[in-house]
Amino acid sequence: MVNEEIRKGPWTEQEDVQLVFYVKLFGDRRWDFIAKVSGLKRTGKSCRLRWVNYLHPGLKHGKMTPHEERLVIELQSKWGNRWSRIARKLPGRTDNEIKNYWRTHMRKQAQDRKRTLSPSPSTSNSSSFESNNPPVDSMPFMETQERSFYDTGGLEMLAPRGKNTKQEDQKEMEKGYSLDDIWKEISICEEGCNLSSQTMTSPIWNHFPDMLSMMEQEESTIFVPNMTDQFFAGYEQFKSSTLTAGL
DNA sequence: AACCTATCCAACCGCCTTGAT
DNA sequence: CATCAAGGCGGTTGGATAGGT
Repeated sequence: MVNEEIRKGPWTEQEDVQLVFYVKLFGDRRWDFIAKVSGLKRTGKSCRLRWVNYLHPGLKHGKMTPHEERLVIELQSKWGNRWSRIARKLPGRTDNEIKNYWRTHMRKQAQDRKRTLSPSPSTSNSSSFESNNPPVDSMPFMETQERSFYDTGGLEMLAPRGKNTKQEDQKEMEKGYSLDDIWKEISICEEGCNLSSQTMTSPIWNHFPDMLSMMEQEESTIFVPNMTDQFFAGYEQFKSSTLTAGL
């Protein structure tokens, strides 16, 4: 393999936009492929991580609600550090986020509690929660499927799943130019590119049935849709318009 | 105002699992 | 069945920032 310089470190806004575009185009499964065709000098792994932890449209950003905090505590005591599993029970939260939260908040609290209470080795650190709260599995908003919420429907995603986190996007507006804006840009691009707005659940192959076989043949001679230029034109246009509008 | 410490969180690393060949 | 590549996951790190002295 030709090991061209692989970019590391923080993602730029343009990289984000690029990644979102290509994930929307190809689904969120073939990360190595996306890394290649997008022209991002990132590994597939890195792309996936960025998508899953930051760019996914269903993500909540911001403080955990008390309810979520309680869940994290309860589930952690129940399952241990199975962060991805715990994350599936908190729609809009990622394993990374929960993991970070646990580390900073809960361990400290646990330590404090240990210090203040006399240590009693037979009691678990979560007994109070378990006695005061209903079992996690009976929580009303629980996801029942074990599929992670941030699956967006790559080629393998056959049935559309209900998105229940859309309402969270409003919060993003407070943060200036952010994920939500990126998603708007995608929509703009789609209009310009005649892509359906449901590309995420109905992959690009519906619109370009020949593309898949084309790609199978030409994975080495990477197919890069020239709509990227158009996309970035729309992106720049949108960005300047939102900035002048005082967003 | 300057420095120090604590906290937050994005990103990377390495191991394990899974699926394709 | 064995091998390999890619994806998934948990642990860890390091930079940015907020808060305290």
